Amino acid sequence: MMNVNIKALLTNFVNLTEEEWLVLSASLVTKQYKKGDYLLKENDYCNHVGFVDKGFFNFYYLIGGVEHIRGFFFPNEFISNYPCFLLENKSKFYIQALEDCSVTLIHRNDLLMLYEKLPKVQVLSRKIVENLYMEVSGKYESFFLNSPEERYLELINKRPNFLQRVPQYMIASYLGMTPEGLSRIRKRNS
Amino acid sequence: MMNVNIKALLTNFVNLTEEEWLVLSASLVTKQYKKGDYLLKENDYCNHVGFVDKGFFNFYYLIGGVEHIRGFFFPNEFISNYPCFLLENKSKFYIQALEDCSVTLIHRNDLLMLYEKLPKVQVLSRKIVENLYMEVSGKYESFFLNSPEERYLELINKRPNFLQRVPQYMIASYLGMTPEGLSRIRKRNS
DNA sequence: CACACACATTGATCCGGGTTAAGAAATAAA
DNA sequence: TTTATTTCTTAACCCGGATCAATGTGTGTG
Repeated sequence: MMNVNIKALLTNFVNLTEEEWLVLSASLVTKQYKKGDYLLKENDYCNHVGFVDKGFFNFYYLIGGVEHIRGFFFPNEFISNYPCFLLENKSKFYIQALEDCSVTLIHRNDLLMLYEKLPKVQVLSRKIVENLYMEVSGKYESFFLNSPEERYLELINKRPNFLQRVPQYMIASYLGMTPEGLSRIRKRNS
Repeated sequence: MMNVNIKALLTNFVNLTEEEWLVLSASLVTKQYKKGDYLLKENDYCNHVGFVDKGFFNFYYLIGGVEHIRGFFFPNEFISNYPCFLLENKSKFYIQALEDCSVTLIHRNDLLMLYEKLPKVQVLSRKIVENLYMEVSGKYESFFLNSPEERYLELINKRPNFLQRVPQYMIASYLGMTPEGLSRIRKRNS
């Protein structure tokens, strides 16, 4: 089941006793999304954080009718609009399922409750954010230090089977260029 | 004194009792840096995190003899190479004092010790990282969503007295463009 | 099968910022 | 103040990717 997945995932961060896991998992809910469904829309409040069990999502800003894709959420990855979750702001981006998906979520209220009940969840949360921070720092750096071409090559190197499942124009958008631009890069490196 | 500053700062995140503060502050050390000094160099290990008391720093990557400035650390801001601190990796960038500076630091070992001794430090740490995450997320977004021109205007709007203290070419580097490019933008908007 | 629609490629042109190089302005040093 | 050094501006040229537009390729639907 999904809970096995999640449990293993969280155990990478902290060791949970069986009782602790029972308390924690009582707050988890599993939700299904069909391809094209939205986990979050612009102006929604983001009251959950979670992990992707199956399928994958992207998130994008809609500006002047154009989708600016800023990232993807893959299986076993954290999923949320975390800044909005923390600040209780309206989301400025969309999170959309690119395939049929399953995610395991926890509501803010339950998380805050767990912070009180289980000190280890504090540690867990800290370590998860630390990882998020390292990830986004890395992406930020690479955006300055590498050319679009290098970023493209880095991407297909890092996730070989990733390209096959995502249309070209999304990757282009993710890399901050036009589909035409990406097409030319591909031509050069073939 | 500096400790008053820091205490106030930390109290924004968690309420510390007097005893807790005494335990925590016993691990804090204050260090002075003259203009031009390095708080961290490439290939150094980063064993401390801290806050800036006075003055300010920048951090930059040195690539092919060129400094790529990626950010600044201002008074009352967190300062570290946090990914390297966490992973115990060698730093890939420099942190340099742009004025005479004073910082309050804590060593990794002391922080880990405090995690055990004072559960509130777990909370504190989590909240600090959450803020770091939100900040870098914002910078990352703005890099895609705004033109260089917009980013420049946003910057001088956000930190009016900031420009005066930093040479143009550093701001250009920070914005990911050449000094010449920034000069043209300035001309356009004058 | 034929058709429609979404996606990818290619070509022509445009444009912003990079690059190079020179000169002006400001700041520091003598 | 004069000189030297750093910083900033300006101009000429170049180049990569954006834009616009047309064509090609594919996939699924009636």
